Amino acid sequence: MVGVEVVQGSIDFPYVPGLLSFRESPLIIEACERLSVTPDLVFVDGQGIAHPRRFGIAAHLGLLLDIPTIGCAKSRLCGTHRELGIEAGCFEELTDDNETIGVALRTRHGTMPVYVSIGHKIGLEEAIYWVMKCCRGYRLPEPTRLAHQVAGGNLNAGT
DNA sequence: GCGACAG
DNA sequence: ATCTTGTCGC
Repeated sequence: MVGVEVVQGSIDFPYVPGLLSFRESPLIIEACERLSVTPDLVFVDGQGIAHPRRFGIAAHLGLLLDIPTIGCAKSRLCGTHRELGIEAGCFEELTDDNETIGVALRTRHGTMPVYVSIGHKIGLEEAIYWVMKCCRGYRLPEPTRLAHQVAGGNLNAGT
């Protein structure tokens, strides 16, 4: 990895399904502003437009930062989809109110799918491509995995 | 009125 | 999200 920035701060907004951005965006934006290298693409642990009002945290952050973002959530917020194949790479459209809002994507054989939706300045096909490309045998994309570990203090900003 | 509900 | 060891599978 080329860089890591961790910020600390108090959270004032509660977790409310559909309003995750109000809770997590402030600190995330702070961390992004401290990055010495501007990301070409950001993987957000949450929904992009696969949101009741089509504006999940990934879409919100992408717009504010004016950077391409992908929403790659570990579970579904809204929408429905058919059952998907068990092999890595299989996916099904995530639909809500008769419109495609993303996909349920099996990133690894036999594991629960992730929910991919466009955030900002990227198409769904391309988003799926980059998520699969960055998973490297794991269920979640590497940027998300590393962020989780660093934030949890299980990895140093250099390893 | 009864579930569902990103992290 | 968080609590949390061992255990099942490649």
